[in-house]
Amino acid sequence: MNIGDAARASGVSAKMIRYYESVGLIPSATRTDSGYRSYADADVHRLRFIRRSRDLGFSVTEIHNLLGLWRDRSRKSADVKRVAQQHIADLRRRIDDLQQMADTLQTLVACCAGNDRPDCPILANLERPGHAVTATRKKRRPRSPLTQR
Amino acid sequence: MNIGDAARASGVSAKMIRYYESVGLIPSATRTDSGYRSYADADVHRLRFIRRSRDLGFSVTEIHNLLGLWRDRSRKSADVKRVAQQHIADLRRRIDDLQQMADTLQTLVACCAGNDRPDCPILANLERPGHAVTATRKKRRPRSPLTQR
DNA sequence: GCTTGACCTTCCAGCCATGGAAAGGTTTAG
DNA sequence: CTAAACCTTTCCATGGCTGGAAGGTCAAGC
Repeated sequence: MNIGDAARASGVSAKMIRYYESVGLIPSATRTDSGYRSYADADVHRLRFIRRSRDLGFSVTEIHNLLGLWRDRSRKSADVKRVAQQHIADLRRRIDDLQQMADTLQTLVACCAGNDRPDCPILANLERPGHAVTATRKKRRPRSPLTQR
Repeated sequence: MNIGDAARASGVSAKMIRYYESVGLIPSATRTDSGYRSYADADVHRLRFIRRSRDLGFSVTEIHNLLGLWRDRSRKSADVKRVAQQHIADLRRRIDDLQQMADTLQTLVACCAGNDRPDCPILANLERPGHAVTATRKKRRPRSPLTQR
């Protein structure tokens, strides 16, 4: 199985497979006599694991840990859970940051006439951040349905 | 006013001021005889505008547009509003992506015993994405209080 | 004057995960 | 035999910074 086949089968581009190999996320592939990388089903399996992890936003470093736990038959599920929870916390921080930006901008947009006149509260706020809009204390977003326990 | 003073006064690091100059976001600063960059209050004012825009997540390209509108006394507020609205849409896309990751992970975490045993639904899902968890239809998050009109 | 330390200058490299292109070798079908 | 579809390595670019190295400038204190 050449790299292109492994790429199609796993959903990881050939480029990224080579990259993952170069940074040590996956072991060096065996080579044919002519130097082509050769892959087996187990390799594709691992690549799919990586792909799915990336889709869930894990960094290469985190995936490295996850792969270690995956391979370790005597792992403790608590270790996996901790990695996942830390990642969730990270995602939530990023969500909160973006949400605060969006909220502030939404407030400003709502105040902007959006017509042919030059007066614009959005520019005014960028120029000199107003107190009311900026200083809103950080409100917790309501938990989304899926995250409720 | 040297670059360090401008940095302190604006909240933009000296490094970034040079960077913004190099990419054409701000005009080249005037120089002293010895080659030091020299800044006036108007420059600091502009840097603060940039800082605030970055804090709201605008890209350098978008800030370039915003600065143009800011300078243009005959701008239409509708133009500013459109830029802001597009940016809000972008923020919301990113939030939704992250939120979906967090939701999926939260579901998995909730299913994981988190004990000394190796069985782990999180790893199981990474290995072979389960249908129930992955295929949840995209649910709209409720609007946060600030974004309600 | 001379030293010291806080400035300033430019240039270069790295981060992260990825895409692209160049320049060449290999394999396979027709 | 040839064409096209592979594969290989290497370098470059992205965005928005941060850091460092090597060197010039300036102000205060001796």
